[in-house]
Amino acid sequence: MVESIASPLDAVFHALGDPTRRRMLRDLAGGERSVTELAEPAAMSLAAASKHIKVLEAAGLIRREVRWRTHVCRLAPEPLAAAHDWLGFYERFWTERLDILDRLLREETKKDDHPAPPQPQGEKSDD
Amino acid sequence: MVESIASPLDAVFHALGDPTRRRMLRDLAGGERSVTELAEPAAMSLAAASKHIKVLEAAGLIRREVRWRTHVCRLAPEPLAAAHDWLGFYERFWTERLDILDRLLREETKKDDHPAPPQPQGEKSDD
DNA sequence: GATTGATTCAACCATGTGGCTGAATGTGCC
DNA sequence: GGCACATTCAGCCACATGGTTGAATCAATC
Repeated sequence: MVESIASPLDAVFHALGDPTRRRMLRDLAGGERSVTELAEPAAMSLAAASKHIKVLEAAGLIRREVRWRTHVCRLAPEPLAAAHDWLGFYERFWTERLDILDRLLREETKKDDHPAPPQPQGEKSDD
Repeated sequence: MVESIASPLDAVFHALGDPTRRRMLRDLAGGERSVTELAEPAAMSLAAASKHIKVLEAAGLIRREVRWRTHVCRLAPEPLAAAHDWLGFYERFWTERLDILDRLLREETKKDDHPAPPQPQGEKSDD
């Protein structure tokens, strides 16, 4: 009860830690899906899939709309943005490494006695 | 046995799902840390902290160098970059929403015929 | 060889997770 | 009312996780 001060990132990263749930998110990236449609490729009981969906829902990663008999789920990307931001804090660490590599390459190039090509450097990795 | 084809993202996201481990990564962003140093703010036994560190290590998020008696850990950002990239796939979904919001605000503005007040919108909780 | 110090190992325990099956729920249609 | 359908609920089980404590390891120093 006092534990409920847990960060929302706990739930988000935990939800993302399961391949079935990540696959469901990918599916939802293609548009709305019913529970049955999400469960179908998962080779597991509907009840098990339903649990996964509830985990995603609890993490705020999907929203559910009950249309007649079927529950239609759609992506709720905000928590993904939060997780993305959290990871972004560390971006400098991997770009730093690339910078070091880049510098090494430049020195190689300089040794070869011709100018280094212009390097765009703020480029987000982007896919 | 056949299950060992699990994605490395499983381990990475699972490792990130625990606040203690995320705090450790933050600490490591400040430079190398010994196991004791990483354990110290955690209010738990050294053995428990050691387990967390092994989880991070198994996910490839930290590297360990044994210097005399102390094990010195440092950040290994590559898996974070992979996770960041994975999340980046969904970036269009949250930017899309912002675009829609932006369009709505513009239309509001046009209707009101005076500029919309600046909206503070992204209060990050941080973690 | 014994000591110190940092860390891990080995039980052990409580709780959480992920799967199953079978029953229950809710909601239109016949 | 009863049926069909989509989904969840309630148990149950195996195993993973996260914590504990106490013993073990390993390397330099006294």
